[in-house]
Amino acid sequence: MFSYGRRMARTQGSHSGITGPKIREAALRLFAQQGYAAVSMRQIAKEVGVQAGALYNYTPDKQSLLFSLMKSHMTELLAAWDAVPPAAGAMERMRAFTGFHIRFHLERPDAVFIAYMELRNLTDENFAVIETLRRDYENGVEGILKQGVEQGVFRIPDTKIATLAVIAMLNGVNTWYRSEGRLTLNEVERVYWEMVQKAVSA
Amino acid sequence: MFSYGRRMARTQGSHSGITGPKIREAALRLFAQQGYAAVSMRQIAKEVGVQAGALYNYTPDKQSLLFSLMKSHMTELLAAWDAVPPAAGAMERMRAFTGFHIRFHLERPDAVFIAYMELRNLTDENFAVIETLRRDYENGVEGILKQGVEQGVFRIPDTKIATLAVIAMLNGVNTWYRSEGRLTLNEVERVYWEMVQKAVSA
DNA sequence: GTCTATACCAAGATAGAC
DNA sequence: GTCTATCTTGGTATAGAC
Repeated sequence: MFSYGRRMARTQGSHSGITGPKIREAALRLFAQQGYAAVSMRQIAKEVGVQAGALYNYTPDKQSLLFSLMKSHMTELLAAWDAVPPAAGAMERMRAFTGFHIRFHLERPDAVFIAYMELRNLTDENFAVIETLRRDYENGVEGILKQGVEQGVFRIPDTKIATLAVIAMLNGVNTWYRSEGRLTLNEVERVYWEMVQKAVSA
Repeated sequence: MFSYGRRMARTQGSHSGITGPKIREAALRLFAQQGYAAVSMRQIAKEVGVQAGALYNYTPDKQSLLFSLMKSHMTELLAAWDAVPPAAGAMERMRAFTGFHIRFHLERPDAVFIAYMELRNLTDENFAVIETLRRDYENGVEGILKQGVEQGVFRIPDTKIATLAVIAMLNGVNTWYRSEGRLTLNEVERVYWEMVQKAVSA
């Protein structure tokens, strides 16, 4: 039996250079499907095609991986909303928000699911960071509602509650929408905007 | 050193006769706080004040415990809504539903949290049972909306979506309401009813 | 009905070779 | 950068004594 030396039967990993992103993708999907606590590092490694030990070249521990995924999601959300050109009136701004929120969240159901479901699995320190980002987003929405009340186009007894109510309602889309389903994305947007608009209007 | 015999230093358990309910209460609280997968049988036992092995006198396994808690919650929800005297008109029925849903859910935040968050930790068989119960509840709400559309008091492009949107909005109350907070339960009910009413009205 | 003890397995994380 | 091997801890569930 001869040998090609160390080049043969190479089991030392692919060194592909994209292991980092692949780990994040696999973790995102698995955490969303089964929950953070139910997913093992070995399972993530298997999905990526490496051994469990190799994961620790990319994350110091499992908690940091979860936190990083959640933080990325929240900062992307804020950046994307910031990038939407602001309309003048509150009504039009609210309409833009409704459409933006639905589309952004439907495009990344796994990240959204994790961002809401795994808050309790964050350390206190990490939780505080995510909470601040979430609050920033909510404050942006409340600003629109307040503007609308001042302009007299909205009638809202409590803008903070209305903010949370609208966001909760829109988040519900992710639980039932399927792209092959009965309604197109535009129709979904229209139906929800009608409800939101009526709910907040004067 | 003398001894009182086997009556002394009794470590053989309390035999209190209420261990069963205590296990369910502890499991409900812990599952809600930390998630089903993150809670161990040892932890539940510790809360109850027994050893882990003793739990298996009350449940065949951890999965059955989760399922039993979720099923109890859903059947209680359906029974409680059935017990509400039905009003004549759709508008009044919807108002009764809004108040009922908010109050029922605020009274059992842990059970509600579990019912929504732990669906993915049920076996396929158990999941199907819970889903059917949830569907029954939703169909009751959709019935009201359909009646309102027929009577001309509601204008709703899609009663199924509106049902899910209303429920999602109302469920949001559980994420922020605190009894010591700024608003009384009656005020919360009023604020949400105003939004729901406007959202579905013609 | 509960205890103690344990079988059995899988988890997160690390060490050192390559 | 990844592998293999392993340390340590803690999980579910069961057996048999009391």
